[in-house]
Amino acid sequence: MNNPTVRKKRMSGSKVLNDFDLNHFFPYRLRVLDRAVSEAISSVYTSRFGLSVSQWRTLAVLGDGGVMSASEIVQKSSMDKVVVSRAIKGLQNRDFLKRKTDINDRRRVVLKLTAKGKRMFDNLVPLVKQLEEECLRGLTRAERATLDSLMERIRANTDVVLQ
Amino acid sequence: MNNPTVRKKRMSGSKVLNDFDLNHFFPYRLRVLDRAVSEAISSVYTSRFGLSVSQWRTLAVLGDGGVMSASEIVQKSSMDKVVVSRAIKGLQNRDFLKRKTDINDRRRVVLKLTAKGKRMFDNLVPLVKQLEEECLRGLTRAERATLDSLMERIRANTDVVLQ
DNA sequence: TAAAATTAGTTGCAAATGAAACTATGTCAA
DNA sequence: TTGACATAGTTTCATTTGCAACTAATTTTA
Repeated sequence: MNNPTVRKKRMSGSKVLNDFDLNHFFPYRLRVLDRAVSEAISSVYTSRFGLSVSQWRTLAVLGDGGVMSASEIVQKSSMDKVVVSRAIKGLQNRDFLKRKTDINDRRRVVLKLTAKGKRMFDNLVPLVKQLEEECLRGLTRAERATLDSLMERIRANTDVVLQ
Repeated sequence: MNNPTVRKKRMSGSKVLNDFDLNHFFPYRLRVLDRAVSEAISSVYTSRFGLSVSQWRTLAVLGDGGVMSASEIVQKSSMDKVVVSRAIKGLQNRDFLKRKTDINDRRRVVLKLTAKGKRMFDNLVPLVKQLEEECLRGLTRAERATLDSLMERIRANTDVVLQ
């Protein structure tokens, strides 16, 4: 990836130049990959079914008959609560889910996919998994496991960076 | 990562459920990691130097003594030309770069860091590389190379997915 | 060479985002 | 109890984003 030490280039004279190449900078490469994969996958539910990324994710978390509140979706999806709130509103407008105020805690709103929402989910899952597979095509099972583990180790490191 | 075949869960009765877990869905994991790393790195130039991500990248591409047009920056950074145009405007407002219309092709505007811009670049590069290193901490040289290669293979696959 | 097509870069606009403030409800401590 | 704090979720607002349309300059074509 990149040499830990800060490399410098010494010029013919005395000036020292920082040797920085954006294309070998991990955070940049990661974002480029994320954009590419995200674009490849989201095309299905965006153009063919008119769902936003956050709506798809909300649908995915509610999955099969899952009954949960908005804040549980926030927790499971790592999305912002505003984003989740609006995704729910959008899904409700299209009758993909129904809301019911929790009787025991009237601040909570419990969510559940409707039959229509479940059908959308059932249609979408195989398509989305197919595209995921196309992104990972050519990677062996072992390579996928390695990637998974490397990514998780880096993610854990970021917890430390951010105190 | 995820089994290529679409797995289904057979329930006690006869219903078949899609077995979908967002947390083991590669595009989702990738976005979570990107957010985490991006947050960890951008904190330096955002909060300490008031640069946006696109401004930092523009600075990084221009680097030491680089002289190029906006469209070359677009090409080297994979950013949208609108984003680059606005990043340039912001950097120019703070006297980090100067623009000069190309005499041979007066549509082109040639860009170059000022002394002040170069100082910012020189300050930033070691800090940013340090944070990159913290994200990758614990990964051996070989593991970094593996990660790099796996990421590039996936990125190349997305070209195919998008035709 | 005049019209058409291309290229560089900017601006307008509409959608997505998320921090902060807000409403409503619930819990805890004195 | 009741006043202070906590939690669930929504709304407001300011910022970021990027497509599309634009201006300006250049190149190609007929």
